[in-house]
Amino acid sequence: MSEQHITPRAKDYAQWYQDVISAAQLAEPAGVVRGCMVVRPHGWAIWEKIQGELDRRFKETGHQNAAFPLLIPLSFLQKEAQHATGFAMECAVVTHAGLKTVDGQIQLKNELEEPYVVRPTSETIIGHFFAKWIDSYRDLPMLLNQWCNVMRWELRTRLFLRTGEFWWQEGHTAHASHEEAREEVMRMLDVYREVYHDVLAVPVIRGRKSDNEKFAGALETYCVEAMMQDGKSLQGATSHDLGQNFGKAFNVTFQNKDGARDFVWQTSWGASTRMIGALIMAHSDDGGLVLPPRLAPIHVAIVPIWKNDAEKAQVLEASDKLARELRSDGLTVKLDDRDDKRPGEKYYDWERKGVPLRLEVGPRDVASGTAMGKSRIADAKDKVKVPFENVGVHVGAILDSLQKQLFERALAFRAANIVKVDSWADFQAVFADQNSKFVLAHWDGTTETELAIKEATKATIRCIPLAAEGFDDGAGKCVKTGQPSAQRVLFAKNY
RNA sequence: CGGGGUGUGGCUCAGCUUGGUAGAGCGCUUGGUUCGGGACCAAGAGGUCGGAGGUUCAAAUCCUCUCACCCCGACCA
Repeated sequence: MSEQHITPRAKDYAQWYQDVISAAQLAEPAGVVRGCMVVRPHGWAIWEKIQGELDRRFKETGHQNAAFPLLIPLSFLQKEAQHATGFAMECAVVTHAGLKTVDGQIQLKNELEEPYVVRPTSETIIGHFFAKWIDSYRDLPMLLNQWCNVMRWELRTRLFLRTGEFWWQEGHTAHASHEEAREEVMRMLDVYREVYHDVLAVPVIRGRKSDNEKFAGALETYCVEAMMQDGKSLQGATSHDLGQNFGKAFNVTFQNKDGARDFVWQTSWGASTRMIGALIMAHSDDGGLVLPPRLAPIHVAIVPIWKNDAEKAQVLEASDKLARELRSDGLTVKLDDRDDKRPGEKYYDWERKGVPLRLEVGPRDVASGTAMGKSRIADAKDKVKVPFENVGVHVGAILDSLQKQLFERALAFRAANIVKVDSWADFQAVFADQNSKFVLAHWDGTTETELAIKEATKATIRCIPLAAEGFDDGAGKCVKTGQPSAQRVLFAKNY
């Protein structure tokens, strides 16, 4: 429980991000394993909450969980050309089995005939099994999901945002028609959007990736993009229309009603522990982590206040009763009865861990039958009285309100930092120095222009927003080349 | 992987230029006083200075290599 200084956002945003993670004890660099992280209990508890919310929705939409091998035969990677080149540089490879001791030194023993790749994603090995399991249109759709860890040998890592190993889910489905597969792609994109909006309280923009940004091996990639507090964008989840690319590569065929054979149409979709990074950078402040109630491992921290043994007995009894009542309402409550810390330090302690609501219970409160409540994002001077009577109802209302406030605050921030830009000079001005906003601008649709814009400003096309996002205001001219453009696309610097 | 920076008790760092028996603050342990926004006093524990090799009578300090982390870039969820 060391005292932890958090660098203010305005001073050094990147340092602030790391300080928040450290102060809340979410994770730390493994140190002994390049680029990998250790997710500490408080961080993993948040991930478990996210998993629960996603998993329930996956099952509601007809998917089943399964598990596939961590190791993938090297030859599998080679079967889909784009996929292979896309992941080649990031693969960790297992080349040996067994160890031997020579002169007291441990050495590798048996070289494998065919090396294995530690999965960077599982399209290939799942494709192999789809081929085995799918024969008829009656076997379709096949709707699977896997919760697992994957490894990508990244050159530059940042906790949660990009690490060598990370935890995620990858959905893999096979369908009888392209139309059906496309429906699946959009359905799962909307599941991600719902979880971001209703659970993480982070507004996202749904869209399609440009050819340059799409997944290696996909026909099209869709994504949700979220704005962080520095105006940069973070890709929150992806949903891929794989077409028949993997079906052809792994010979996944089925016989249709007319007796003809065809390749299946596949999708894959994923979201990772990176969501925790999005959560941090969307809501947290200079006081540390801010968690939306629906993801908080601890909803309420009760801090009892006493001066002597008689008061201690009294306030602990009242606090304990409160805790029990709140727990019976399904809330997770921490009664902080540590006697080696004074109340003030406990306040900071729970605040930097992101606990949504603190209840203070002292002799005065016991006498009045109310606790002093402070929501995580309220000013210290804006504490509210929370009656002991029906405390669950009052606390529930405060938490619901906080959940809503966080979403609205994030939405308002995004609205204030999203701009339509029509001149190249204005475009460059927005992205000058380290600055970023969400810029809706016209683009001529070529990779060449996209790369030229990136070269000049470091901003990239985050997505081509779906019409449903309401940003489309008709055709125009490319902000860089003046060539015709059908619709505005979303530019930003990104994580 | 290219450029820059940093590695010294759990944490933040001083000491290195000019080699000579490892320091501070915080945290931790014990006891006491405290307790409504980061308490105080006293007594303790804890480090072969990231690792390996070299120079030297002697290395945290000088040299070489290596590993890790951070920042910028390229790559990427």
